[in-house]
Amino acid sequence: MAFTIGELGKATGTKVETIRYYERIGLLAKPERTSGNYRSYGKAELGRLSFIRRARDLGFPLDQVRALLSLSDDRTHDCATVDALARDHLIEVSRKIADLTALQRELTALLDSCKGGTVEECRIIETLAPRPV
Amino acid sequence: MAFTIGELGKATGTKVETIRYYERIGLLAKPERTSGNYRSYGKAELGRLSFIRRARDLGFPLDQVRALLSLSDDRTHDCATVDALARDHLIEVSRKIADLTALQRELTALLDSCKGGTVEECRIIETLAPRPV
DNA sequence: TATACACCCTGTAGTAACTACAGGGTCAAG
DNA sequence: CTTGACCCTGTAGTTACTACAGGGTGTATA
Repeated sequence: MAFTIGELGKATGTKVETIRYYERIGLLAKPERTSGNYRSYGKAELGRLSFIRRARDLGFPLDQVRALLSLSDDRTHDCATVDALARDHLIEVSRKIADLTALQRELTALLDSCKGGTVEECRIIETLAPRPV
Repeated sequence: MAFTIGELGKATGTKVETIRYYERIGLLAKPERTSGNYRSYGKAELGRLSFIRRARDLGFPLDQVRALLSLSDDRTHDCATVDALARDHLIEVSRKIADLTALQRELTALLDSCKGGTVEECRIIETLAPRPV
């Protein structure tokens, strides 16, 4: 029923330091302490931390996670705000994919141009330096 | 022939603070100074900074940029090291694209499941929280 | 009972790659 | 001679952790 910080970490795939960090920045409430001053967690904290980790895995930055958490606390709130957050995030992710794909193409072209030899003849270096002085 | 830091920044699309930062970490050499203690740059520095920016645009981290720079200085060096750096970076980029694409799929599914209404019925929040306590 | 060992505590500093001040100095134009 | 744009140094902030240092706690074993 009660976990130590290490057990909570194992259960959620979170490092102990990360949990303490989340507490420090107010993402997790300060938990109860044992007589020996150990943090003691229950099921509620397990749920909350799972939520945070899942949102992080989906790439939401911490401030958006914070927003999602406070939205999820108000069960009667309109769902549209949540939807908008997720939608913005999706746009962001799609933009990153497009950027990286362009990069991938450029790097592939760069590598294709390399026929070995010395740096002097190297097209990669040449491409990077517009005017090899 | 001689640029101020601001002119160099404009010419390479780099912020003044970033140039000073590159100097601080030793990526750019300490430049000459004018009588009024202003940094003074020439064509060589312009080339070097352009190289750095181009490599950064291609997503190379600074330590790899540093490696590329020192490789490009030794014109007789074997090109294979450069090739390997670029190849590793391409693998890295491809991995990121795969990760983000998986994420995109998950987010799209999440958004598709949202039919509006209140947070209580919201599938997005539900999906994030495995057990809504 | 002693002691080894895994785990916990706080607090601080480090990571990448900048960015943003604060509090000043320099230079060209009007 | 003053205004304004630019430059200087040095420090601290950003994101999301991660890694100590220097200690305390709890349990299993000799």
